Amino acid sequence: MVSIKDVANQAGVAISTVSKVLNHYPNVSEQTKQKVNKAIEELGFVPNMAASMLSSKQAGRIALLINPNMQTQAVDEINMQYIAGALSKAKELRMDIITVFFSMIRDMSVTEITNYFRSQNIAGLIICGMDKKSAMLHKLIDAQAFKIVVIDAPIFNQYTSSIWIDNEQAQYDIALKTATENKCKSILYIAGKRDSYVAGERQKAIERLAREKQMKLVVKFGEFSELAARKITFQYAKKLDMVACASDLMAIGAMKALMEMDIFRPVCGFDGITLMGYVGQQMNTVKQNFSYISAQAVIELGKLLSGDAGRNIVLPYELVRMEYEDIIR
Amino acid sequence: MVSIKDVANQAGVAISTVSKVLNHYPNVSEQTKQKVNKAIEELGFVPNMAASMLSSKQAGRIALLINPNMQTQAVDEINMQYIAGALSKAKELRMDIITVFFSMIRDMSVTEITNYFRSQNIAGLIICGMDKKSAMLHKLIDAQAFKIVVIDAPIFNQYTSSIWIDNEQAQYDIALKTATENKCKSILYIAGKRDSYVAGERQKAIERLAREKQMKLVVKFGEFSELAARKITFQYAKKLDMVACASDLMAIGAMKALMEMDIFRPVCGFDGITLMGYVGQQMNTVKQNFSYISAQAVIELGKLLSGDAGRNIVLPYELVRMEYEDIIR
DNA sequence: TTGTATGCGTTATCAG
DNA sequence: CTGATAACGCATACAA
Repeated sequence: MVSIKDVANQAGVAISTVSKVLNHYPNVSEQTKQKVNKAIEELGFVPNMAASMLSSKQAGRIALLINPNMQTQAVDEINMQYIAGALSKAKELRMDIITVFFSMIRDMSVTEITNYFRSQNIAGLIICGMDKKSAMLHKLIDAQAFKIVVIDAPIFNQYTSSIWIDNEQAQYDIALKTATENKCKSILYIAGKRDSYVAGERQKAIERLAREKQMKLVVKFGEFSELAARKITFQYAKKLDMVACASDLMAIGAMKALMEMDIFRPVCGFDGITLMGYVGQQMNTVKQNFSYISAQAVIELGKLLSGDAGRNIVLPYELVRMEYEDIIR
Repeated sequence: MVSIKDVANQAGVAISTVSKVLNHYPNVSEQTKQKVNKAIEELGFVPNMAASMLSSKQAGRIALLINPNMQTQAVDEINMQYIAGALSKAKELRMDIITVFFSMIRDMSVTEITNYFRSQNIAGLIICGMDKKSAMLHKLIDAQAFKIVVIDAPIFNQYTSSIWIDNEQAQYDIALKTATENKCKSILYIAGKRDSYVAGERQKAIERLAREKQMKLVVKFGEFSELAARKITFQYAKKLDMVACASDLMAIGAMKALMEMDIFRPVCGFDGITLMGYVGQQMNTVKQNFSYISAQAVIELGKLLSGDAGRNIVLPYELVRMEYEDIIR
């Protein structure tokens, strides 16, 4: 393995000088910088991650926490986008990142988790898919032992930033759009899980809409489950004008149920997953750019790690209509 | 950070003794082992990954290479299963693993890749979704600089193992089953990409089947694309008894086309993805257990790293019929 | 069986 | 602006 020492020899300078060039220290003459970079090039030198971590205490790695079973198998798409966005942005910013699934840390205590991450030289976390119930994660955030970016939960403090879209406004917009297009007077709303932050925001929106537009509203909890949405639809949809759902998967369940009942009701979902195109009917939905979101999370975590204070970040969304022709290719 | 030194103090032994306990050296008395473990417990000590890597040169990390765009977005499911299986098995075996997407290393040379992995202390690779065309990966394997497990490609040498299912037999079985159930005399086969190893195996199978059973066979290349399969179906399906596809996604494209044409032809796919349940018709397919496969890959890589020679491993598959009721929940 | 000493490749602190 | 040199936490050959 070619080390910083070899580079120093080749360039005819001291080891510490090479290190300074590598880490973009200010006090290095342009000339030596050139020499060193030339040597690095010639030798194909790449700094050893383990050594720099051991030595510096400074730069640490980051961990991406993914919760695959949050909804169901069919939304792997969302998690893949989270992973893809975060990994490539991290590579671009030369940050070292590892992927961790919730299931791997589920039965660990906060202390165990903390020790585990410390032993892995992890300084920052990105949490995707956190719900109100996860006591361990809340404690972890409160402990402020790591810099953390939380996606889809409104939690921030000195060490923690929050990133999400305006779920309330988005749900309002898409439901209003769907209602207006179809002249609906009443809504069946299939809400998400009670312990989900985003589900709460979305539900608030539909209640505001019903109030403002004086529409009749029936709210049922679908738990983000396609099957539950299906059952709810069979039971309640007939007497109402439209079905608004807190997730695409539930929208799909609702639409399939409606097709079996052989009645038409406009349906809208939330998230913009590809699967939406497969049910045979167009549906309105809120499209989130998940890989962009996680990329932004990496950037934000970088800022936290370099000393910025935590904050709340709201990203844009898009209202779309998804159909089979859009997703096939 | 609590270090091995603290543990040594607490237990009243030397640093090296602690290290020996940690690494399960033989020559340690049961008594000191107890003392050390007690101290470790009390202090909540977890060994520092970076330090042990720097020091040992022995155990390295492993990288999981994922190719997300191999087919289309809709099969993120497969990659998620690969990731989930590998990560959790790695955690279980206390192996350190990172996830890498092809897109992040696409335009690097073999030397660059090698240096990059070396700098990250990576000793072994698991490659998911390799095709015949990827010159860089083939060179990487030939170079034998890393221990490698390749999924879905029949490549093995002293340092490289191959893992896949018997694609030839599986394709034969599922097509025969579908043909028998529906008394078909002729087949439209929509093959995969020409540069895919698995596609080649699957195509061989269908040719053998047609020969042995004296069935008429028309082979067209669908490139693993849903859209291509759709077009092929529109053009050729009418005159043939059934449509066999080299992937589920193409099977879905074919089935949707048949539904639009308003004719019935039995369709079979390959892989067993959840999406199969969404097209409204039952279809036969070959179900692969992707997370199991990647978990086995991790185990195999562990063996390679501890000196075993590379080999070819064939895992089992299952013939299933997928419908909406099976996947919803 | 246990302890001592050295080195792994960097970074960071100080002298020069 | 540049060069020695001491950490960083651990593994390991060697001495006891």
